[in-house]
Amino acid sequence: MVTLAEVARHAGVSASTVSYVLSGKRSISAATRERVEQSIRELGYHPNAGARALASSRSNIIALMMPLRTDMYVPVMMEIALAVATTARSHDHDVLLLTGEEGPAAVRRVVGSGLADAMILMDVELDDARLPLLREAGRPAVLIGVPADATGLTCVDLDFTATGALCVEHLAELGHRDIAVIGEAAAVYERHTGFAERTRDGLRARAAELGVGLLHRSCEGDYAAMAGTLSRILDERPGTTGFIVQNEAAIEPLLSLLRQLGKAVPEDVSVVAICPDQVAVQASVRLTSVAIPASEMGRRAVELVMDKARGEKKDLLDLLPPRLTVRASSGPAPAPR
Amino acid sequence: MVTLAEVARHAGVSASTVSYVLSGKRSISAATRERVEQSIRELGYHPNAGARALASSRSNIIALMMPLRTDMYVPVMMEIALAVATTARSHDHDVLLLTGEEGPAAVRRVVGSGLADAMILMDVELDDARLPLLREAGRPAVLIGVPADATGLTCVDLDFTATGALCVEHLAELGHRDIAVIGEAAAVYERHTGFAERTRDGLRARAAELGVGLLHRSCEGDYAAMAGTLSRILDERPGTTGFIVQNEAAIEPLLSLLRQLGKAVPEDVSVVAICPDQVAVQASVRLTSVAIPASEMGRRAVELVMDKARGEKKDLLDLLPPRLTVRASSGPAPAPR
DNA sequence: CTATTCAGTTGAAGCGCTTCGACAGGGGTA
DNA sequence: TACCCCTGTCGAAGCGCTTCAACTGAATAG
Repeated sequence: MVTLAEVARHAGVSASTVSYVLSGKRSISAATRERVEQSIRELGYHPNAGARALASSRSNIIALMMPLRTDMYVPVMMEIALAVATTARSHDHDVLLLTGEEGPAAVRRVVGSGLADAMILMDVELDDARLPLLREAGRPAVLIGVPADATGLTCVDLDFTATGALCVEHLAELGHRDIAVIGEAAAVYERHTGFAERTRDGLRARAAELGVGLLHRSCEGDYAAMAGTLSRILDERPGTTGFIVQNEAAIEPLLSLLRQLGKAVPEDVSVVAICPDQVAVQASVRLTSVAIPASEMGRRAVELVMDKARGEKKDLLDLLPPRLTVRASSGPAPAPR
Repeated sequence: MVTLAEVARHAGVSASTVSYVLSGKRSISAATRERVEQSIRELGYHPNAGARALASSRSNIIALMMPLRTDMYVPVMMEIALAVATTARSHDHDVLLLTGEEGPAAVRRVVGSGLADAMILMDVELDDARLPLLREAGRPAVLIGVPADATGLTCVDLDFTATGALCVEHLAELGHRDIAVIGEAAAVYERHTGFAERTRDGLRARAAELGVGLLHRSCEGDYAAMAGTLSRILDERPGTTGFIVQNEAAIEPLLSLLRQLGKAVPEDVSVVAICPDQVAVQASVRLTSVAIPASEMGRRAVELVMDKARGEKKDLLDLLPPRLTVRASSGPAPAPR
């Protein structure tokens, strides 16, 4: 392996000069810089990551903690992870992939060993066990998702409360008076995942304000579960004409079942989904939807965490406003019989 | 930050003794070990990753190169990544997440800087630009997927050729004489992704051997594309009674379209999928399928790469044998009219 | 013409760990 | 009893980089 010392010798300068050329922390004459850069290229030099980390006590690595579970939002998680990785690279950082498996201990380990300079946590629960550790660690950190108590922490997320409200508004404006919500699997609510509860709150609050009926049901992602949930909803509220779906896996089953029941979309019932645009476009009916801006969230998380690493300390809540795109699955409510 | 020297002082031993307690590379008396471990716990010591990497020239990090594209197999990729991360942890390693974006340069960078001790590459193409670099780098590496020329490299993958053959066999045994294959999106074949081509080869070879008709069509994952592809298939081969699907996104659209055409599954047509078991079980018809053992692949990749890092040099091709699970979507071919 | 400044460069001191060679002392062997 | 070996421990030499203080010479100010 080529070392900095060899580059220095090759270029006829001292090691520190090479280091300053690399870091740009001191002014270097154009001639010297050129010579050093030439040597670096010729020798194929790459600075040794460990030595660099030891000397500077910065690793240029961001840790990304992903959920271990895969019971929801797999494409969203993936898109966020890829966005985090590419954005991190554009800041000359790499990404360390941690899973939820290790739990809070992972935070301690990564912080204690100086493996990563900063952390991004996904799948944050309302009362997340990792948060106390994170606060006391004093490392730059950003959460994707919003816990119950976000003081001292920076969070990025879609504004799910507003998202819920927006979905209800859209259907209400179209004249729908009875709306059913197909939510995430029950387990998601049981572990108090922030986004799921916030969406539900937003839905309920707006529905109450607008005086429309709202039935919220959790639902597993398989066809059979969707069939059961749907028939129970229609038993309880036969006049339901609007559906809001926040469960990617349930979308196709729902559309398929509605078709079988002879309910045309959007003539008889309207469907609004909360999902990535790609999913909405690829569904068997092009879905009116509120997009989950996964890439944007990943990108923002990295930008924010880099800002914090640079010392700009702003503990803020970065809630992305929801955008609803009208496609082919929503229309005016049918005239009441 | 607590350092090893502080632990040594606290325990009343030398720094090297602490180091040997940690690494187990020299014998240490039970009493001393106990005392040192006690000090480590009391002080909350974590070895500094950079210093360790510098001194030992091993980073205890495995780099995982993921595809940047998300036009296929997102859940599979995710599952592999999570399996890699958790298995790596059980070997006391961490995972660095790289995207395809940087391309071959990423290999050079990671190897050159000593950031990672080993690499795992996903989404390997038949003639992958990263492979020459990998070979000359001389780092332990494992590919998930099989390139055209695998000499000097270790690969893990499902045996897709056998998978194709197995699907055809199953349908042929049930009496189907005309089989259509719904493949991945055209782009996947255009960039010569190994698994897609191998599957096609396996399908064709076995079909020829068994004397059954086989029509292979690439297909995008959306409903409209699937509708077009299906109608073209049925135009060309109206007698088609067996479908093999290797495109997760196309599964539900296909089932939904068959339903609309009044073709009952499995009475009129049989469907065999190549997909993770979870997808097969959650579909609107429980699908007969060949599983893509994503977790197993991720796990194996890590085990193999760790073996290589330990010096056991075996350049092998670890092809997992396909397993076909019969579920509710395949049955005897209907009697010819 | 000397004093001051400043851009450009350097030497040296670590950063916290691993690992090698050395050594003390307690067994076993001859 | 003298020798060797083995176990357990230690001191010291780096690993390759960053960064600080210090120095040089040229440019500027007084």
